[in-house]
Amino acid sequence: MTRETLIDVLEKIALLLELKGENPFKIRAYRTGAEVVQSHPGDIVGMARENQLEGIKGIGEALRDKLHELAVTGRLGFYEKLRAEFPEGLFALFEVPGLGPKKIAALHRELGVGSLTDLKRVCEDGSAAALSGFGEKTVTKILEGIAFNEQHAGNFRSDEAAQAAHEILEFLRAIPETSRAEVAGSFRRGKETVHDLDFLAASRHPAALMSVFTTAPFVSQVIASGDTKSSIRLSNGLQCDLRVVSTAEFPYALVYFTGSKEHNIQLRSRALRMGWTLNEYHLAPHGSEGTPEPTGVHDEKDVHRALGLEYMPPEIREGMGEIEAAQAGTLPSLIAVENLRGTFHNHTTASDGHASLAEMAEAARELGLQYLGIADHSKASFQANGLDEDRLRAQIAEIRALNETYGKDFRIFAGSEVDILRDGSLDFADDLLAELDYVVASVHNSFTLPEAEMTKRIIRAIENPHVTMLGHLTGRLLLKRDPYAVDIPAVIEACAATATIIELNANPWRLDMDWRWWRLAKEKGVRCAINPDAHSVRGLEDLWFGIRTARKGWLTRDDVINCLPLGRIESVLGAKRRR
DNA sequence: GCCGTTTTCGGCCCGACTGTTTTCAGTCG
Repeated sequence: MTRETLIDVLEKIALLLELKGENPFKIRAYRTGAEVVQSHPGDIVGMARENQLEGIKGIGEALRDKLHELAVTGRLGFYEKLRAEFPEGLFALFEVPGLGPKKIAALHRELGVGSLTDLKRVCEDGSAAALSGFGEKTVTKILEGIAFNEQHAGNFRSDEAAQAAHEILEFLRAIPETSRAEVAGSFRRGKETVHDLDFLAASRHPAALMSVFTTAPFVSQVIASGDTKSSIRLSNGLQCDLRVVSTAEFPYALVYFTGSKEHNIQLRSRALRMGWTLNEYHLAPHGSEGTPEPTGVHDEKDVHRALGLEYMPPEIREGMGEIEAAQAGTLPSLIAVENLRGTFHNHTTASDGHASLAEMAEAARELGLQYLGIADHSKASFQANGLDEDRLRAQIAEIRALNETYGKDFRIFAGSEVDILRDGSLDFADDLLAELDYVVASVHNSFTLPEAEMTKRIIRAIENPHVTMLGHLTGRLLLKRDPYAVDIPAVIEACAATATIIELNANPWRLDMDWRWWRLAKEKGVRCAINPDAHSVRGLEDLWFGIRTARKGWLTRDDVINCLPLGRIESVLGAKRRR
């Protein structure tokens, strides 16, 4: 039993209760319960098993009993009974944008829709449009939603893949026949989404290694199985490939399977110009007049060096100028997680977070950070329990008081994630913003504005001298919601002109601003703040995804303000106001 | 189903947007 299973069951119960038209507050209780399980810092599965969940806010008697039953027996009678009332395929319909419980229930009740295939059929044959509450536009929207999902089918966010990647890597390394093992592919390059996981191992007994891999407990399906290459599927659908090579081949294979394709093509043509041919096994003389094979190649650094290049970290291997820079010796020294001294944009129970101010601060200290920025939602974000002026002022006072209890080695900064309203004005007046240590401005509504209007709206917010940084620039939710239309270069330009910092939102659903834009931002002199947008103690760990994304954007510690220590960060936060 | 300095019942998240309606229902944040 895993934490993920507990969360999944609670969320599915919520969906099923919605289909039944249950009391919305009961449904919300299950959702809240799922969030609490998700964000609880302790061993929640063990606690459920031992029936020690009493006292956790949001988990009452009913959920406590259900989680206990689930953790002990691996099953839940209540859930199984509920599930038997609807076809399994209905769950997939909730993933279609624009479809909610009421419409799904109507489709099921009136037309017997029980799967995506059924849904598509009734949309195309006109029967859906004839239902009460449905029309041509609804059907069009549903079909567009299905197409969106199909386009992203088989893709996973990096956080969905991360746990499997680490577990399987540990598993491979623990096999006695394994001499080396790494995860390669787009996951290693730190891409925001991945299609599969590529593992590479070195072994003198590849067949033995393969047989252990294909019969491992995490395998739900074996797709292909050979002596040096196998593919399996995990229960969540993620495909994992394992290649086994010799120890001598390992560095070349790791370069090859890490990619990207564009990077490899450039690397191979460079090798050709130097008299070699490069593939996943070796760097060999090309033709009869080729250069002799290099010796002493034990890892990727050696391969790069043999090609006359500085070492290129996996994140920048996208064929976007890294080879030229590696040749010229001008590669940036990429930021590392150890460089972080603090972080901004985090939530507490004052708005929609799950941990108190003091708990978040304690967690930040345990991570070794010197400061933590709190930026709860503003009042326009009703759904997130946004703070009004009075509550924000009370929170500022609470933060100032809490700071009195810390030594010189830790501090909480009082901020706000203030909503950028439809017209580009802010949800709080300037005099209140002036009381804060910093301000994150974010868009949370009216996503469908035309690009020009959205760009104007955001730039107007940026021009406010109290707006320290711009939150999640495009509002995207990876594989779920497209970014809204906005002219990113124009926003970067405006940030440069006004000394506004751009957030790299490290939440793995967002990773926004996208890594592809950071080199432009850096060139314009715009600085970055890596923010986890944490809604719980555990959420602070998302900083790891932000670091990977920053590295993909070629950022160094000098480009990211939260690498500055306490004592130097304050002047950066106040710089724009002083201009 | 959860919660409690309005405390064991009766509240609990409000508003924008869209599309289907002609005054509202559903979805989303």
